Amino acid sequence: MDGNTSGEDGNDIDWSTEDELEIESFTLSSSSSLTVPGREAIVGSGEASSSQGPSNSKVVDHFVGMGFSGKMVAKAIQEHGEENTDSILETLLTYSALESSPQEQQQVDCDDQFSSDSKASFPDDFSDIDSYSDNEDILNPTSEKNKKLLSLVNMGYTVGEASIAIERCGLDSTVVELTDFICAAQMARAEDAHLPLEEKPRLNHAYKKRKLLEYELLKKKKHMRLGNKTIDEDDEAVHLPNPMVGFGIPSEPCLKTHRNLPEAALGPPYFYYENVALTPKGVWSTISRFLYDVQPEFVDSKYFCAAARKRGYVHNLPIENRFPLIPLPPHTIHEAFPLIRKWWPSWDTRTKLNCLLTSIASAKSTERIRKALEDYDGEPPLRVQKYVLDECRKWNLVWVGRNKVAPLEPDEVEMLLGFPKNHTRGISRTDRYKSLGNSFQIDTVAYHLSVLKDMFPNGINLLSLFSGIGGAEIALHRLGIRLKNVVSVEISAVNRNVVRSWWEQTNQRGNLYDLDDVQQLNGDRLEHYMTLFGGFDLVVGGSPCNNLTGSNRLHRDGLEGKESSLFYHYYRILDLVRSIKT
DNA sequence: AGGAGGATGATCACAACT
DNA sequence: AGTTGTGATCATCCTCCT
Repeated sequence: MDGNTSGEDGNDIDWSTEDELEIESFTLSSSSSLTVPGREAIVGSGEASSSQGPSNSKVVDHFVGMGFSGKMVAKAIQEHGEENTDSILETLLTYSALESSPQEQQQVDCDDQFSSDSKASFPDDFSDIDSYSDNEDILNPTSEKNKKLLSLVNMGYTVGEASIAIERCGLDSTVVELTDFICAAQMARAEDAHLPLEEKPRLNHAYKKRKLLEYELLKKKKHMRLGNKTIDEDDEAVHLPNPMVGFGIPSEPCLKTHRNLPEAALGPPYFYYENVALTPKGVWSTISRFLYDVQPEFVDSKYFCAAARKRGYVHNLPIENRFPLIPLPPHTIHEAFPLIRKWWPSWDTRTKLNCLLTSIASAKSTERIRKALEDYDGEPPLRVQKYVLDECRKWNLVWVGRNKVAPLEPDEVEMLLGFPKNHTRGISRTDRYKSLGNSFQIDTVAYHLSVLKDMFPNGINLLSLFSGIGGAEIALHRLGIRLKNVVSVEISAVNRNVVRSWWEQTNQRGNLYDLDDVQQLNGDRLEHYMTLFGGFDLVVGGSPCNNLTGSNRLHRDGLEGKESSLFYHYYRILDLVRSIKT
């Protein structure tokens, strides 16, 4: 309500200040100078560095372009000869590892960038950058780290990029994960490079990038625990609505009937992006900024079914004349599971389940609950009630016998989420919980997508990224919207099989193309599909939330986390689809 | 090899309180 | 205005077992 006008002014307070420009240049220069000694050669643009090369040899240019200093390249070529590029590379990597003293290098960077500012009071150890402590790793050119570096460089990335990626993603990450990380960073940079050329009526890319970097820096600051003074709160924190009903729910459809979308966001093609609502700070404002500044619609699926599911949806769909799927699903626990009423104690006042997660309670924890309860004949003391209720809420337990609680069965989860019964049958129990926990709530998504039915009476062409077990496809199918052509991208073969099997069971007449990796979906392939059937009408995607959710104890790294950074591929692909004319 | 089971806090917003 | 408490959360990693 109050957000649609005031949110804008709140945003553009300080992003053009010198602080931010410094932040930007800090991040960029540190990223390219971490492992490259000849700093002055690469601080400038790529053209500048290559023009400084000592010779006009192609090989020299090639390596200088990667970020090595001309002097080093010349020396390496002298050692190995121009044709032996692999050895040259190996040598260059070794040189840069040996010569650079990362601690000092960073010190210099920090001093450079922050000295004239009040923020110079920040300590000089940016702790998440300086994990260079394993000296063997650096000194040994055949170490795991250098092997990864080498393969990344061979793929065409600069040493600086590769090195940062390994730092940030960890040495254990696969090359695919590393390239993914680099790709996201490259996109942010590429946007700036293209800015003056493209006069598209779009958002300001440099602005977006700065915001992204600012968000990263904020995370670092938080890590450092400065103690005396709390960091300035960012005014741009996305405010979650209470009640969380988005632009309206079936029972209260008239809360809001119209919204003004930014011009750059107008469809077609339409897009629909989903992720968890409760993320670390700054994530949703970043997502929104990338997706054409569209305000997210935060909805809790407890208004659609018997389980909560707080999610944010960024989409450019109309919001008038939505309608829900019929029949309406059960809205309370008792409606959903009539048989458990018999065992449900009066002091358990839950009417809705909490969010359905990807794993379930252990048998031991339900056993502990049984033990705690069986000492009492009637109502247990408040202390015990609280313990039991806390556990039940935490693990979504339901009463299945006297003093006995149990987690939901997979088919019960399917029902709550709006999937056909036994949709995921045939895969392992663990996988069923995992896939279901990661998927859409069908009734919620269908309500939002329902406006497409009248707009596309002959059906739609759908691009579904991070499809999972096909939530979007099923929502559209249940709405009676024909699926003409579906390009579905999902990394998990198990999930792809679930979708393929559903596709066949429901006698779909259209075509399903399933791909496994969003990172391989490039402009050429997209263009191929789009010319094949004339463009996409809708691009749906719910990118991984692994690094955003509070359930993740170990790697809640925000949008730059290993999996969650795949969001940038949603943006990349969506932007491609919107720019390719068919 | 692969599945099942179990143990493992942290972050954030909001409410309630001093 | 600052502090404390409370509730909620599309998870990961290790070990054991078949």
